[in-house]
Amino acid sequence: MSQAQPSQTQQAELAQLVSQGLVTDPASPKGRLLAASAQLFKQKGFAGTTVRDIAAEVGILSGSIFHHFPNKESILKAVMAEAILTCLARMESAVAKLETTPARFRALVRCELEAIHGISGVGFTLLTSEWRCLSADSQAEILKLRQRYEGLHREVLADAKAQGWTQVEPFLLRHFMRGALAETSNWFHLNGDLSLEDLVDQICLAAGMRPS
Amino acid sequence: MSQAQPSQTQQAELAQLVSQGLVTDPASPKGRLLAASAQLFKQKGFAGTTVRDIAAEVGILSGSIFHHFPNKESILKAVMAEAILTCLARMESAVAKLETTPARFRALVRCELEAIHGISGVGFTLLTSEWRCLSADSQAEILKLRQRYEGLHREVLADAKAQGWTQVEPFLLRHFMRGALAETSNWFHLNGDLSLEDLVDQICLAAGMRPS
Amino acid sequence: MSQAQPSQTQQAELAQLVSQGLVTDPASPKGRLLAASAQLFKQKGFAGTTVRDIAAEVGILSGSIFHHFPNKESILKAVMAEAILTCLARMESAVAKLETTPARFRALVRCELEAIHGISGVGFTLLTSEWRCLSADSQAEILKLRQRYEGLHREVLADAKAQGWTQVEPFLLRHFMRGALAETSNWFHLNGDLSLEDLVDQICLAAGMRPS
Amino acid sequence: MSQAQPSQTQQAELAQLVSQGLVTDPASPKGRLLAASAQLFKQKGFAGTTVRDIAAEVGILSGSIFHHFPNKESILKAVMAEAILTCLARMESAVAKLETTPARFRALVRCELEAIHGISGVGFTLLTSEWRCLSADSQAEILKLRQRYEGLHREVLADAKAQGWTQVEPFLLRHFMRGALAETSNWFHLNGDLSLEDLVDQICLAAGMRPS
DNA sequence: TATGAATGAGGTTTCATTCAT
DNA sequence: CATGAATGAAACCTCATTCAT
Repeated sequence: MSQAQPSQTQQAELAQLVSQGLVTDPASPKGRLLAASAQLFKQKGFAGTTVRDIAAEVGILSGSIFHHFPNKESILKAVMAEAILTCLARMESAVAKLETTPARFRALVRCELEAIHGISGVGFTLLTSEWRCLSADSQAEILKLRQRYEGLHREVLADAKAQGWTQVEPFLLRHFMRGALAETSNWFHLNGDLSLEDLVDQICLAAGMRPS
Repeated sequence: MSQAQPSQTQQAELAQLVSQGLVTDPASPKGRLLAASAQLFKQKGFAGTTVRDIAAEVGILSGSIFHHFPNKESILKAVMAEAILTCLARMESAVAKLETTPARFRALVRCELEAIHGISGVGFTLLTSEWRCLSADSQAEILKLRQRYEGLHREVLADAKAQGWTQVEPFLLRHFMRGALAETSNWFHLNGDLSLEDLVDQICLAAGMRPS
Repeated sequence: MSQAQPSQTQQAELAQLVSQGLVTDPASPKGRLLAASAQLFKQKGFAGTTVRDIAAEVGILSGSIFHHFPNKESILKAVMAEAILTCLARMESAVAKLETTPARFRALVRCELEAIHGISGVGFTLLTSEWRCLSADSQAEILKLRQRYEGLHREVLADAKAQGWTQVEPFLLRHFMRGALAETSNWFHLNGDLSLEDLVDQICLAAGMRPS
Repeated sequence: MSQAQPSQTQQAELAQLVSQGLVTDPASPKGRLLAASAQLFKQKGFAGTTVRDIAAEVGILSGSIFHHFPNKESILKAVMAEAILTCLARMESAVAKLETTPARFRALVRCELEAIHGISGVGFTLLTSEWRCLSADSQAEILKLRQRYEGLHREVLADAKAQGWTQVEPFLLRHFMRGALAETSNWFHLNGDLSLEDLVDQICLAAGMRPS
């Protein structure tokens, strides 16, 4: 279960998010609880994970969890929210630094893959796999964050279409990409034969979006 | 929840599978149980569906379920197995009838989308979404069926690469496609603005595999 | 599970009981059901044996059992009643043939051990081990049979005391003997190193009741 | 259901076992659970006792039982283990204090009868009556304890034979005694006409082991 | 803040029994 | 007589949650 180490840049970004109160300090009790929960939810599913499992993982007793979260579902919501916020911050800063559409596309793909594969938090995959475990209210809350995130993708894909990089409608292409990227969590492994960098290249290639 | 009506051809194919004992007659008690279970598992997840829910849906009492299946998990396994077998039969017959690689590719995409969107059974999406709810033994059993199914895809994609339709490695391309197709269950709706036929076209377009 | 074969005499006695309607013909469907039930009740206990177990053993389906018996408990009652009646008949005929008290005592011990160890029916042990599984009404019914049976023992033991074979009160001695004999079902095996005849001798020896 | 009060000596011995961690403090929640379970198992049998029965007896809800024991069977196992350990401790201390074989024999009989009749715990009878309700693994565990216990008996009986108190083989005599003693639970009652002390005398008399 | 015993609703599963065929 | 699908009550057990300490 070796997680790729976040780079210095990423740590700095994370520290900033923490200081803004958007993300919980991963060293705090609450932060360790979130990390452990995300890990377990990914392995066994939300419904398949008990609060006792989580408590055991973090070294406390199950009752103590409810000092940090009002109920189990709120843990999932927090994991999801932080996963989006972390990823979003990185995507926005990446897009801001780049100019060409293919480069931006590539950066977005990279950020999303990094999020999916657990660089700075493993919670991103849960957004799709455990979506239905959220109550309607929580879904609405998270959806707002997701929309900011999806908006960024759409903008870049719209540019791509306008500039002739693809013929597929942005909203369709985004759906295809989302599915293809999410699925990587089922077969791609960091530290495997294929590097993350290579994977990003192949995805850009398959999408017809290759930097000249 | 209006399901698209299976065409006459599809009904004939299904009847054949039933007569071969590969698939349960959907009119039989067991068949209705499977259909109801698949529906509920898709809506609320395997863990989120109780056997009482299933029994209520099919109009029997919860205890009666266990005349047909030894336990809840075996229902999921049966749903998955039948979903694969049904789809596989249709894919094999489609590929056998067609000659060119793009036409075959298109046929496979169409079959898989039909399976995902519940034409002749709703169970196909569960293969990914509820995979981890299967015990290790059941996973191994289903995996054997899945491999026959994935093999067919790989063959066609290998032809596509050899014939210059794509530059992406077949196994990668298949992963991307699987993800993109599976994700359609979250946003595409039969009877919506976009027809299934159009969706197939757009996917072929995005994959660079367009029949001349 | 080789059962000792009943001797010719025993078979004749059994046939007589059958013809009197006191015992079910072991070759009849009902008789095979009783034999199978007794076997299973002994192995797994009454509560631990399901009617499906019994049906499977006898090669029918569970529902069919209720053509022969109104409910599960009535099977146990029948097994017990027949076990007592069979044993009682043999004891009475043995006592009638013998004159001296030690010989009679020995015959009773022998009959009881034969009953316990499944010569002509395995049901005898159930009388103690599964007694509490009987409803109050059934217990009362069986108790009447048991009393005839216990009466025979007490008579002989009373003679033994009167004739100076033992100093222990008949009712106490009978309790001790019953326990010791019942316990043999947990350790003594026909066809083992110790023969049944030897076992009878040792018990008479331990009870101080040795024929000169 | 009036239980004989344990004497001061017995209470001291029990306290020692508790402090050694071999036996659960009968005043603790777990201890009360064990006592109630033993009582009910004896009355209605293991299979005939529900966890709700036990919970009701001790004044908690059924779910709460599973904080103390992982499942119902483990309660039975614990009851049995503690019954053996308690009895064993008393037997060992009694044998250590006495010198002659008949005196030792008498002490063992007394200890076993006290255990059977619920002085300091009612669980002893369950060892035989509910033995088969234990899983194979649990049986093996308990068997180890039982062997220490039976070993003590065999030693004393071997001395008895060597010293001419009896002609019966120790292993046979022990089987007879075990059965006779166990059976007392079906007919002998503390506070009845016959005192426990008298019962012990009669048993020694019947076994030919009477102190001069 | 942490503990751990207790809650209580609800889960899956078992099983004796019924009854139309 | 036998079948086998269905019943329905009740079994064991799980688990998120509470709360006195």
